[in-house]
This record gives sequence, structure tokens and C-alpha cells, in this order.
Amino acid sequence: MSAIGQAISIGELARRADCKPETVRYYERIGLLRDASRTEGGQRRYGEDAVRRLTFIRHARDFGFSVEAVRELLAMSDQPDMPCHQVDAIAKHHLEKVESRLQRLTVLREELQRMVAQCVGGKVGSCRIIEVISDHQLCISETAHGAARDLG
Amino acid sequence: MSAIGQAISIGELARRADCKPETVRYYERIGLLRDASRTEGGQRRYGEDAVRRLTFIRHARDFGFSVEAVRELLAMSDQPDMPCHQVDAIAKHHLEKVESRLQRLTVLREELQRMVAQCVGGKVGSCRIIEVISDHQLCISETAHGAARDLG
DNA sequence: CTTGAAGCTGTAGTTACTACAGGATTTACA
DNA sequence: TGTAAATCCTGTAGTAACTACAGCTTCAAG
Repeated sequence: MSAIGQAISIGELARRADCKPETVRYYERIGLLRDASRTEGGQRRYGEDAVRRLTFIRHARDFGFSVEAVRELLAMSDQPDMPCHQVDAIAKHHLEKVESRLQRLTVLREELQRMVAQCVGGKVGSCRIIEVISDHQLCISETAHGAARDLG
Repeated sequence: MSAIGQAISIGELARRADCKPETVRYYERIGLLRDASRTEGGQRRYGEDAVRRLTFIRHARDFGFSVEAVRELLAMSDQPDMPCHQVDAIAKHHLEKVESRLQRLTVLREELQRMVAQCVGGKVGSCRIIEVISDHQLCISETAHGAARDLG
């Protein structure tokens, strides 16, 4: 609660949350982090609360939450008396996306494994890899479609 | 082989390869598709070869190959007499990326499942989801780190 | 021959950062 | 106290792979 100890520079903050100063400034610009207090010379100084907040952001991003989702999560965690079904809903929605992504990636892996296995090192003209990409009919499953996209 | 029948409009081409006209123009701009022939009025007209090429591109993208990888694959498939170990190398490299991505996504899914299971619908203040995101120590595995990033 | 759909170019927006350039400040050490 | 290296500042532009206009032209059907 005390306001002393705003002694952390942007570089140190970034190091502690495993990101770069540019990223910190970016988060400030888009409003995920509050404007930091400044030294007389104009450099940012932070406290432990900023470390926690930034760490939260970075972890949420690691989990694959979009910045907008993180913004919602932050807004909610700033109000601890709120019922948490919204948090739950965001996590569930995210889980669903992860699951479908997993499913499609699994098919993709099989397809690639098959491609690589069938390529016996001849000429491109008879290359199974090119062939499979050219003609999706040769795929194991239609599910492979869109495997690596929409990763919001 | 014949050059007759350049009767496909950009909209039709896009529809046939399951993308949008904007995407076709984009691929032309970045050189994945050759410049199309034009009507007197300046509209693009395509033949079946363009359908095949665009379909190839879209499938390769679906498989998660980057545009630059697609460019290489196209260059190779344009030279059928080339030995195909380069194609093989690209596919293998891609397979490796897909596999590590899968591994990390699997961990992420477990983490999210655990989060959702532990959220019993109380107040945000005691929400396990927020807690887990805040404190990565609570994670099952360190591997969860970076789960949804670097999907080039 | 008109009308509505589709096409054209060029530019700007998207996401989540990252990378400068060109200068100011801080800090460590002599 | 002086100075030099490290760090910081702002602002802008770049990245990937499209997507979305605005404002205008062309095409195709009836």
C-alpha cells in the first residue's frame, strides 16, 4: 500500500517478467499497464505491483490468451468482489479453441509424417509431398483444412 | 498446353480455391501468382493452370507452411527434374515445428482444463484461473511456457 | 440500354510486438 | 568530480499474411 520503493527501471522490470523494454512501453501505450511514474529526467520507474501485473500479462499471453482477453481478465482481477463466471467463460472459450487447434494439428502431423515417409528422394516430378499439397483429395482427412490458421 | 479458355474471373478463381479476390491480388503482388492476362477493360482473366497453382498455395498454407516456404515449394515444383531432397527438407523442418507446437499445446490444454475444473464459480478474489495465470509456479509443467507463440 | 454485381487501384488497418534513429539520462568507476 | 558506457527516451516504421475500405470502372443479364 505504501508508495515508496518505485525503484525498478524499465529494463529491470522487463527482465523480471521475461520480456523487453519495448514490450513494456507497448503495453503502456495500449493501456494494459498504467502510466509509470517518472524520474526528474523522464525515465520510468516501477514498483513491485507493476512486476506482478506484467508477469500476469506475460503468463496469460503464454497461455495463448489474446491481448483483448488479457485486458478483460485484468479488468476482472482488478475487482475481486465480482463473481468469476466471466473469467470461467473466457477460459472455457479459450480451452475450446485450443482443443480444436490440437485436433487439427494432430491431423496435420500425420499428413506431414506420411509426406516425409513417402518421399524416397527421387525427382520433384514424382514427389509425393508436392503431390499431396497439390491435390487435397490425397489427404487422410478433410479436418486437416485450416490447421495452422486462426490462432487469435 | 493450349492458351485458349482464359475465361475465369478473379471472383470465380477465388471461389474455386476457397479464398477471396483480395487474397488473389495479394498473391499476385508478392509474386506467388504470375500477373494475369487482362480483358480490354482491365479485368483479370485466368485459366485452369491458375486454379491449380492457387489451390496448391492455399493447401500449403493450410498445412501451415509460411508464404516463403510456399514460394520455395513453388519454385521447386516448377522444375520437375530437380531432385526432391529440398522439398523433403522443408517438409521435415515443418514437421518438427508442428510436433513441438503440438507438445506445448497439449500441456496448455491440460493447464486450461485444470483451471476450468477448479473454478467453482465464487468471487474473482478466490478464482483459481486468475491465480494460476498470476503465479506460474502453480503450473503443472514449465513446458507450458510459450505455448501459443512462434507459429511462423 | 440500363442496372446491379463484380472488378479495379491504392491505401490503411489488423495483431502483437520488434527494431531502429537520434538524442537524453543515469550510473559506475577513476 | 569527470567521463564514458549502459540504459533510457520518443517517434516512426517494419513484420506476417492478409483484410477492408473508398471511389471509380467494367461486365453481364434482362
